[in-house]
Amino acid sequence: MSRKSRRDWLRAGLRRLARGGIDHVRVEPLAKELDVTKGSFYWHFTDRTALLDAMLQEWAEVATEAVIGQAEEAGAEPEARLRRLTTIASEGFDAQLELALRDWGRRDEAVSRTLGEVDDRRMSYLRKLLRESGFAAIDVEVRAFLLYSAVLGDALRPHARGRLGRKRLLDEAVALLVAPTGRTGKRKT
Amino acid sequence: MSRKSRRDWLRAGLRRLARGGIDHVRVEPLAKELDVTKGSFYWHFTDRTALLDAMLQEWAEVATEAVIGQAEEAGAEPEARLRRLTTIASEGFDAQLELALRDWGRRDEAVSRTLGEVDDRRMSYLRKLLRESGFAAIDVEVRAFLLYSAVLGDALRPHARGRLGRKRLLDEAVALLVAPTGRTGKRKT
DNA sequence: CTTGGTCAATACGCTACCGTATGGTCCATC
DNA sequence: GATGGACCATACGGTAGCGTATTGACCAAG
Repeated sequence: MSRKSRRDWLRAGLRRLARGGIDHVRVEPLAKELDVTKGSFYWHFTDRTALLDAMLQEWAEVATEAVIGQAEEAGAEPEARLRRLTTIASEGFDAQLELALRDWGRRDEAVSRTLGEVDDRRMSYLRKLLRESGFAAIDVEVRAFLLYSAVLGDALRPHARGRLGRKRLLDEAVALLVAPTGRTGKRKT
Repeated sequence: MSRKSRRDWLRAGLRRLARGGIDHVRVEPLAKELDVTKGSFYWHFTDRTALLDAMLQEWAEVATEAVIGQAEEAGAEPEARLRRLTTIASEGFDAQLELALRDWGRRDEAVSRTLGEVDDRRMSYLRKLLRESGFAAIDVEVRAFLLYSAVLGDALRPHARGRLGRKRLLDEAVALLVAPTGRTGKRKT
């Protein structure tokens, strides 16, 4: 077929990472998928490892800003931005890729580190929004953690069934965490 | 070395799954680890697939009761049982194994199904405890989801740094979800 | 002490990849 | 229209793992 750029290989690699995990990112199958031979690959990359490194870096650069940037579009109100998170979670970012990255990170310390950095930046942003919403110090920590966990937890349970739909459940969860005052949910006691 | 039982292979397989993911559960490396040859393996199992199936089933049987059973030990009070979850999360169950299972499930529909079943049983238990604590219907759903997500989210962020420690953060999160009334955390409006 | 059952070692062929080496094609430039 | 660089195909040797077939060690029962 046509010629492939370094970027083509990269995106194909990330696709495969999301689908099958890092162990399924192999050069020959990748080549077949792109309708070229590995001759092309080894011109663009020295190594399979080089591809993996590039993939990680590529993701790290995109991942942080993607989430934060989309939240900013929701308006200036921190509450609105926080609520926007549920939409982002279901569309704006590739949950499968996130999970695959995290699984990869369990085996590769370097991956784990950059993953931690991305998490930190995202969490910092969440904390900022929560502070602006008027939560006290400890609550900011806890709610940021819970918000982030909710988004990841949602992705981790594809077979979830319940009376609430997935989207709805996530919406309610965020609502609870962002504005608990006024809807405690207790009926007795 | 000495003879290996079917169970030995199984446990070694699960260990390897937790460490390196399902793609690292291979019979020859496994044999080396157990100080035997694959001759042994192919006596106990017909196939690599047979081992994987057995591993999944083994986990499914143990996993549900393990978590619930430990919660029961905390006493009859649903609140106490709920709070006990944080301890369970950090000790009582193998978080790495859980994550590896979930990653495996992203690629294998059968795995995904049993994973979903286990999740359902655990969530049902959480919902039951939350109902007993007096939460209304929707809140039960949402809080159960958030509790479960918190435990998983904790495992997903090994590099988490914050002023609160990991254990402490999880404690606070559970506290927030189990008894939000009386500690809303808002300081202004 | 022989026999049968249980479990393991060894050897074999096969497939899927990796990485290298070498040559080929296309295209711009002179 | 020759040349050089960018890009790709092909062929090769090497490793890791799968599954099978065969043989062997050990032990209990007869």
